[in-house]
Amino acid sequence: MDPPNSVLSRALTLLTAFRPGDTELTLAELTRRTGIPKPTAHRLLAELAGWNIVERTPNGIRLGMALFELGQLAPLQRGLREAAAPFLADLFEATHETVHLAVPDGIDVVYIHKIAGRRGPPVRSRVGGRMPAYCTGVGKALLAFAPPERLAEVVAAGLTRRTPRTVVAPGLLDADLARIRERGVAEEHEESTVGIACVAAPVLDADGRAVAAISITGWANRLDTARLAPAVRTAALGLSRVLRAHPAS
Amino acid sequence: MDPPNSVLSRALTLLTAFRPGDTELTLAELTRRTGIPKPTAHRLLAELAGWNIVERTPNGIRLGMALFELGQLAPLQRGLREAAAPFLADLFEATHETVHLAVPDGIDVVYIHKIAGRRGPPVRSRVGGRMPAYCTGVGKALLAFAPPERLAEVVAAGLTRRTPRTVVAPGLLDADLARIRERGVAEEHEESTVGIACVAAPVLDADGRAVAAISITGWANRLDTARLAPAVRTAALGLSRVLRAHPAS
DNA sequence: GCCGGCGTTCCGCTCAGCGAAATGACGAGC
DNA sequence: GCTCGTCATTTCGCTGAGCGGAACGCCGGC
Repeated sequence: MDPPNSVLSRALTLLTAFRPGDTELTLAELTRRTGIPKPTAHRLLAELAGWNIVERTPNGIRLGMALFELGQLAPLQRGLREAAAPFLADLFEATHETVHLAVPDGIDVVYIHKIAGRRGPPVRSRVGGRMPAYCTGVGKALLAFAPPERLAEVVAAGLTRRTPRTVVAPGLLDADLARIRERGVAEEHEESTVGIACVAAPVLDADGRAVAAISITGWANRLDTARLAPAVRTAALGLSRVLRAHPAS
Repeated sequence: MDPPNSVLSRALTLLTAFRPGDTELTLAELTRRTGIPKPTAHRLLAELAGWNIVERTPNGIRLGMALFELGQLAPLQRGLREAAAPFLADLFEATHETVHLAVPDGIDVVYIHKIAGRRGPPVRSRVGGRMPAYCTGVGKALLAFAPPERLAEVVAAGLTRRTPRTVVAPGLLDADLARIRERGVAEEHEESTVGIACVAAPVLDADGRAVAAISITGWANRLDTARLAPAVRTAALGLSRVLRAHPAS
């Protein structure tokens, strides 16, 4: 995280030093994590604070509002999310379960929208957060309709066992994906987290590639995946159609 | 947008040159907007692209996924949004109208969550977007429970007429805010956009300051604000209580 | 009182960053 | 066909923005 010592990469190293759990970090902690000398970090942060990219608090530094606002302008996420919002809302209303929208990125999926009610289990997913593709409903839905290189990358990166039910054999994953291609729906039963299951469907662009996926998540022992599959698939097809009409940005 | 010619401020100038409508910009367009010489912009963007802060597309540059992910780590927004999600979901389920969560920033409000169904009017608000405080439901709810300096700033910045019903007289705004303080609920009837109304309630921290506001938005001629007011207020009170228990970050 | 860690400031060296100018690639107009 | 205009990209020698070791003042714990 240090080779290129340009101003920019240092500033970005500072920003990415913030991890999901951190609310605020001290200057000293930041210099420790990044290896950037204290005066340098201090100067860079002062400039970032001037833009509200970070904010100075009585006892530390935290990521600022301007960063949040900028991030929301990312066009892919924005266009998709706005188009998807009504479909996700419908799905939530119909099922009262936690609903997700995710996009692929490398071997992971990144969540870009989530509607979580009070009824469902505490899901660890987070808007802007990542999960491996091979062991999540949205991930498998995306993999099944992605160019084959993507799957190769995922397998090459290794399938690590996260729960007793995680699929770690590439052959089994292949079979699962083939089945998903047939049905148009992916299921996941405690493959990423014990006690949680989900049903997901891919959102396809005009060329048949998966650009996103929608899922419903709930308690593994209560979620009736067979009953919910058509709902998720319908929502995904509806969103696909809207995106085809107003080409996604 | 040019005075300090540091690397950092130039990079940020480039990023902030993207406006909500832009999906992607060409290098030439960026140099035009920012006044940054082409080779310089080219170099900076190349480095930003290496971090996925921006992405290179066949014919331009767009804001990238890493920026989105980083923005989601901003702790204030994150903590609030996660705590608020179930309350907003409840509200949406109960009313089927568009639901917002917003925080104050200077004389504006910034939306940090939105659940929009299919029934409501097309609302121009956007997660990460801004609206003036004085003419929106959430804005008035926040102003009513903000330190008085905030109101002074807002008035000093000027109340511009956005629709025939916008309140532009500081005296009337004062009266409105006093009434909001009494009721604990703010209403807005076509003050920011013709045809749209909303009901909002503030989320207060332990010290009685408004840290956020929740609103329900719908068609001005159909939204029964009297009926919805208790619902919004209840949700806001519930969220306030949760935040007091798990102090907001 | 002493010590360790914190944030902040100073200041002279130096190399990262700069940008005018040149290059190549593409498409529209004639 | 050639000629522009506009685009992105590369080069390269100059220089001042950025650097960071060192020193500072402050605080809380032992």
